[in-house]
Amino acid sequence: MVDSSEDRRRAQLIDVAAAAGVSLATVDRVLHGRAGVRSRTAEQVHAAVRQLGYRADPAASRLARSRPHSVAVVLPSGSNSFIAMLVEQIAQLEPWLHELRLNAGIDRVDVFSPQALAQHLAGLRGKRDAVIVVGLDHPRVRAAIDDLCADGTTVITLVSDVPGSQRAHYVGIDNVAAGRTAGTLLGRFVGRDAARRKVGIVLGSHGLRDHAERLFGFQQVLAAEHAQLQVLPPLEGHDDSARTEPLVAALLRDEPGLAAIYSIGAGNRGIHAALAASGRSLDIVWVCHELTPHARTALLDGVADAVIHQDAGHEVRSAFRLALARLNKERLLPDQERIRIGVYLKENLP
Amino acid sequence: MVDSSEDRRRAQLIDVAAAAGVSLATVDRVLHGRAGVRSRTAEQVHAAVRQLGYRADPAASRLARSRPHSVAVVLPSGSNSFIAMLVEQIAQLEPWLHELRLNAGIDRVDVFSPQALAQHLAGLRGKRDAVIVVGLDHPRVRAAIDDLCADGTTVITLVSDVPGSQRAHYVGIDNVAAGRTAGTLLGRFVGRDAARRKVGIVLGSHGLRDHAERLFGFQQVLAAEHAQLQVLPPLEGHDDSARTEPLVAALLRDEPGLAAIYSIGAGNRGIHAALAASGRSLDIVWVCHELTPHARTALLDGVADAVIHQDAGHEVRSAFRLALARLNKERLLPDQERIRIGVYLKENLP
DNA sequence: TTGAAAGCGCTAACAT
DNA sequence: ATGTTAGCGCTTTCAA
Repeated sequence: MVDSSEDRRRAQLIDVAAAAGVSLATVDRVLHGRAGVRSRTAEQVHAAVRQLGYRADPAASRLARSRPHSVAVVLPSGSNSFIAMLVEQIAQLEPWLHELRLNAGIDRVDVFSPQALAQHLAGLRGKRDAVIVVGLDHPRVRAAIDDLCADGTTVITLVSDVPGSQRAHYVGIDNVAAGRTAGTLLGRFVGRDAARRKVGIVLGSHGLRDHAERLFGFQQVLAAEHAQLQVLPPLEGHDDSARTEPLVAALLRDEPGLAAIYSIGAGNRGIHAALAASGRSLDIVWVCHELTPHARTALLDGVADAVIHQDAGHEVRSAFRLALARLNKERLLPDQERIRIGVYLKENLP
Repeated sequence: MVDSSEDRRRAQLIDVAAAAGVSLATVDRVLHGRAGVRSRTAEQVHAAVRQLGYRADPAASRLARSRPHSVAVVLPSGSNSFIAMLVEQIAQLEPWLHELRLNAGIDRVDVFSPQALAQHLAGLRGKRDAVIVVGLDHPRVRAAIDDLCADGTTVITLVSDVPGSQRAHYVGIDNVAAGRTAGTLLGRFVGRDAARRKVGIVLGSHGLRDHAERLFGFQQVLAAEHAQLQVLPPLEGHDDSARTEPLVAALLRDEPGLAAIYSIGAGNRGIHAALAASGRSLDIVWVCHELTPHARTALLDGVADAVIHQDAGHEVRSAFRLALARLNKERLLPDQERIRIGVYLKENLP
């Protein structure tokens, strides 16, 4: 190595202090944005930090930190399998979070009430260092998030974004692209068979942003690349198997030439049941979302043909890492935080 | 909380020392397997560790460790795009590895010579704490790995395993399942079109274990579920575009009714060129492996229909985490280390 | 064979 | 407004 910077010792706090002509404590104050430092002094410190390329050693700062950071995870109440997977994953993270000096608590709030969610978020003001929340695209929720941010709380939306809000990050998939992926798979799996050309769609609600986006992407692809298929008007199953099953049963009854079903939200158990009852489960192409235990069974049985997935474990770990990076100015590996749109067939189940 | 264990302070080294009636240094010796401790004393320490459920705080031990662990990554030489992705990802990890007190060096060795690889591994004996190696399934290589393991070096195979060796972990995908996935996608994309039923296969070499496994899985699925398709004898392109292109050009010339191509290894640039030259690129279903820049272009152009992928970044991070966990007895999140078989279409490109 | 004690690079309480 | 200093929970040298 010719470049001597290769082995030059990384700058430490003490180097910054020396360069700025102040003590450790002052540097610490500046770095943590604590009050009681003349702005001119702060300037000098910042200059030294920049000049030396200083970054705190996470091992040292974690060891020295007395109180862990506290983060709230706000999840929809209800018994949705995917939410259950999130809860399960967070539980598994406990020892890891402890090592990172993070304290996580899970709150459950009614999803279908923007008001309840906004209220809950308002109650978190000043109580937590970071809030990870499954969003709901509604003005009240957006305002509540912005209040938290203004307060200095790091807010991260998970799985479902609140666009236009001040949240630091959105951790989740691009739902338009997910819908397009579903459309391509479904269209190609059905093929050019001229006899059967209708496609049914089931979603939770048009009001849910992620569902609407998936629908949009799906329709886009079908129109552009699979014009042989006719998309029927979407059915609203409210993410509930009991409500979804009769809808799909009726669909199967009324459309003897149905070629495929795309289910955008939850309630797949109901669809599975209706398909099984119809005796046509192996003839109809079915694409759904989220690799829940039920979806896995449906794939293995050949009833479902493909599952579009987002990795709940990856998402929660990523959300916590992003929170940590922001709270402690720690480094991130951007490649590690990219949430992928997973495609699962029977053959590549994890 | 009724359970008082919820907030009981985690055991620390000092607690273990007290429980075992020895000093910190002795506990440390036992935990790190250093010599100079009576076996009876060691027993007492182990008992105390078990009884208290002690685990070292990684932040503290990283901070205190004077010398970083040293790990060698042994990669095939040559200009394969996927290997280039591995190198690139390792380079990006540098600051992260530094924080974890890991020192990584990359060695390049000729892949097609088991002897060279075995020799290189032999030269690493006693020099590194861990070795991450893209394997080659050969007795000499296996023996070299076993020697390293016997020496106390942590060996991890990456991307291509050496089964039967003593390596601590294999980080990579299940290639039989990957081949099955390719088979299912290809078969369903081709559909039941009776006019075109032949499928061409290109692999690097029958001697490469991962290629052979993919081929096996692919043929399994085609035979079982797509009997309408006739699989032609595999062509050996030696993972080289220049050698692959004429083979595929000849295939296209000789088989006017070719329905699809499955390329198992590298050399996709050659296949792309041959397909483009034939003017049939949009009619022929093409499934390949590894989302390299070329494969991405091919997907976007509609020439490739699906890419089966393994995430190089995920794999190298995982390999380092596994090494670290073993060297420092650190905790793992098993879900995080599961390498998935990725499926990419034009629509869900990352 | 064992123990005492000095760090590692930060944070934060306590002084000034 | 700024500085001094005692830890944090380990590792590792040096002494006994």
